[in-house]
Amino acid sequence: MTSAVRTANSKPGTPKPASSTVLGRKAVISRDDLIAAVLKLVGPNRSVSTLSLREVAREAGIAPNSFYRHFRDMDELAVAMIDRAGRTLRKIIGEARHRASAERSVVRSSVEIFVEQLSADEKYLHMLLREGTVGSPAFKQAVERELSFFEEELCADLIRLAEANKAPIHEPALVAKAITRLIFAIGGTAMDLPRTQHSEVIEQMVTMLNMIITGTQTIALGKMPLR
Amino acid sequence: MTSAVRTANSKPGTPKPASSTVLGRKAVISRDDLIAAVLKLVGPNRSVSTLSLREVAREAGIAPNSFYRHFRDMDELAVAMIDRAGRTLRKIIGEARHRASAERSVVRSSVEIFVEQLSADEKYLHMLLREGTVGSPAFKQAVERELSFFEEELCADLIRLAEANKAPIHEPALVAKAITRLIFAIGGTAMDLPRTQHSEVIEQMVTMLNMIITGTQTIALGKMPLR
DNA sequence: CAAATGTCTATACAAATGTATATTAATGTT
DNA sequence: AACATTAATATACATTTGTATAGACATTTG
Repeated sequence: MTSAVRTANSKPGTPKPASSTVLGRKAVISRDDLIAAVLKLVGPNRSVSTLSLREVAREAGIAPNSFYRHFRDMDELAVAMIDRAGRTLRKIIGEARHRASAERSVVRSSVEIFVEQLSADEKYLHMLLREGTVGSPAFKQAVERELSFFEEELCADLIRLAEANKAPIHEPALVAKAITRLIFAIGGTAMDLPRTQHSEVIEQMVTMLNMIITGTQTIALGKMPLR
Repeated sequence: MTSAVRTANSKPGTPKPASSTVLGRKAVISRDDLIAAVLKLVGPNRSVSTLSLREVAREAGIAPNSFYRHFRDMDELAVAMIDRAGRTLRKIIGEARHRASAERSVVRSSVEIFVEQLSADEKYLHMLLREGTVGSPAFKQAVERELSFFEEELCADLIRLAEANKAPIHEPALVAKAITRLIFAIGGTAMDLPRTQHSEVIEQMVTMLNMIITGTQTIALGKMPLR
């Protein structure tokens, strides 16, 4: 976790390293176009790890070799996509969490937004949810990094909520990790389900999260039922 | 979940469909040898979805075409492996759960055995934990099937424990699902960690599971602390 | 305008892949 | 012993892959 973080930049807010377009031909295609091509190709039965460089170039409408102008190889592209996917999703969920408040609980509205994104046009979630445990070390690291961002934000939220509700929780960091991993795992399999079953998935997720939260609160109160 | 279950046999206890060796040459290589070859090739940076038929044949020491005597394609091999992986792991965990009892809690000893298996020689867990969300529909279905087996066994255990302890639990099936998915998700990422961190992973898992169990018990008692 | 420079394409090639066809080898049956 | 049947191999072929090399085009700078 300490040694090899060389591929992607650590800060989550740097879209381009440096477009050194000071001279030469105007770029007719951009990194974004290649990312878009991958998003078009990735689907329920197609993972990024099985995409070939040529395939992506074909979809993007460029010559295979032009690919190298933008990425060193498919792996670098994949990492860039994870970066973007994480940013995008965190923004969406963040907004949802913000506009939650009063009526619907934060848990429920967050879960709803999340599940909604499962069938969104942008298939960012696809990569983040499914391919996190396959691929190059750099790729897995990128996914892990994004997941930890989610965890951190969630952890902060949990602490804030605990103070607001005067309902302390036990080991908030662990709670955040459990919630994140659980939701992402179930989301990864739920993507294959028809949309008609999404409401059922939401109910399941909400119930699970309520169990975890209830549990951590109960433990924090020192009142564990039995054993 | 209902329509297409054609690739693998539903019953989890049929190793071979029918070795119709009534005539001809004695098979010098078996399905098991090919499976062993895959297990040798699969590793932290190599997923079964990236293995080629020729590669497996090479590792097994046979001509590429001989592969077809045993499997229609790599996908069928992968499904067969998931089958076996599930059976193997369920047996291991089942025994561990059985011999748990008294001293160490069922939760703790099961988790310990599970994490122990992460670094076992047999790399069955590799496939079951990581590649479940990538691959062909048949493959994903096979993984999903094994996971549901785990869930069912765990669910039965939970109900039994609840009755024994007079500590009822809320929605045991959902609890089983949450636990299974959570453990598998975290296990999938923990496989990359050095073994020195495994004890830490165990502690995290146990704490998480205690939260879930405490939560479902608290809810079952109708005493949710606040909301 | 011309030179320089970066973007893109064209062509090419070796390597690897899945599979078709044909052949050889070993086993069981008669 | 002769045959039938099956397992495994050998050879081959069309595709696809990643990438090397070289040239064409456009655009900025001098």
